[in-house]
Amino acid sequence: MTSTLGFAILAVLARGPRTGYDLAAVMRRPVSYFWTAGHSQIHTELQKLRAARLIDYETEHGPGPQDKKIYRLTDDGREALRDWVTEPPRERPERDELVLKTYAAWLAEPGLVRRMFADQLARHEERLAQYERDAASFGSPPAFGDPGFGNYATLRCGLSYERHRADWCRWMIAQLGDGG
Amino acid sequence: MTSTLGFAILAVLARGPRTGYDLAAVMRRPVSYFWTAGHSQIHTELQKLRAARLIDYETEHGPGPQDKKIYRLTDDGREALRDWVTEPPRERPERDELVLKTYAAWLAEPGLVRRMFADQLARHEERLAQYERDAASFGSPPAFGDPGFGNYATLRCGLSYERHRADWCRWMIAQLGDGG
DNA sequence: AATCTCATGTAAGCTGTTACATGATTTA
DNA sequence: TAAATCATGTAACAGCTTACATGAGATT
Repeated sequence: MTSTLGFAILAVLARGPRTGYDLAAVMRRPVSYFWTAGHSQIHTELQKLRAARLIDYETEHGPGPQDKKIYRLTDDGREALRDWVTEPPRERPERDELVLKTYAAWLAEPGLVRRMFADQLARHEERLAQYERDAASFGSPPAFGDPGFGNYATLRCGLSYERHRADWCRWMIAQLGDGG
Repeated sequence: MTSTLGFAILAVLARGPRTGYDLAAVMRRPVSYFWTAGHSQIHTELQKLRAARLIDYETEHGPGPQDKKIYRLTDDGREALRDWVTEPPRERPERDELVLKTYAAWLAEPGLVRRMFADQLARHEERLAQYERDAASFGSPPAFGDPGFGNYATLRCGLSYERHRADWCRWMIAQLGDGG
């Protein structure tokens, strides 16, 4: 059974062939704003995907000790990806350390809690600014059927998420007053 | 080093002593709306927390083959929890299968994608309704310093999150039109 | 000469899920 | 008497992170 990571890789390869190194570079920052993977994870998964005949590769020489492998989707891979896309996602429980800390925040000094939230807020505002720059680089929204639709729709989710997060941080900071 | 799960358990025990079974019942549905754990995870973690002297227990007899153990925070445990609360959360990458699917949705039939999102929307609306009932059960917002503040603040986050999610689902459905 | 980028992989460890295993007391 | 609840644990596996390991070619 192909893992979600496997489908994440297939989703990237569906847009064009890449080396493992290249995939790792792309997936270091979240693909679709909500999925990351490290290079070691990717190389082992590529071997599994190949064993399942969902991808294949061509070799080119250099640089480095091993040959360079350029991976691409097989027809089976494309079909598997298309089928997976519309299957309901298996819901794994949300885990959020900041919210958990908030649950126990009543034990701590308000000033320290406020500082932590101010810090988090800054991060969210930074990401939001980045996402807004990303959004500005889209002219008109891409149509469904265009790969760009995926980028656009996931960016929208990222924007909405960061706004929700930033709003909540601001609310928390307001609750904590200006003492401390 | 105590894991986040460990602190999640400490956060629950900070509100009163409990058995492992009892903890498992509480943590089956997300504590703070954003942290769950299964009973097998909890029992092994309780042993680690005890070895680190962050909790201790009293035994009572029955029911079952082993004695019942009632766990509670030690002073060290309370201190460790208080310190942890205001440390910046280590950011683990967001992973969201639905958003990843969206990234590859351009390959699939719009009608099937729309059905999936309608399904997800229904789940979010259900949770939202539940959270709103939870919110109604609070009279006036608890003050910081009261354990109830943790419940209230995390519920606020849950509400905001579900609204963001539901909004995005609705936007996606609108993008997909009403064709089949 | 040193460092950075490209390029591949393996291994150890931690976290979390699912399944296995036992058994007394209470309720239907 | 059958099933649900209370109560404890272990084991196997899957997924992710971090560290280990190598080395050519290009740049500074």
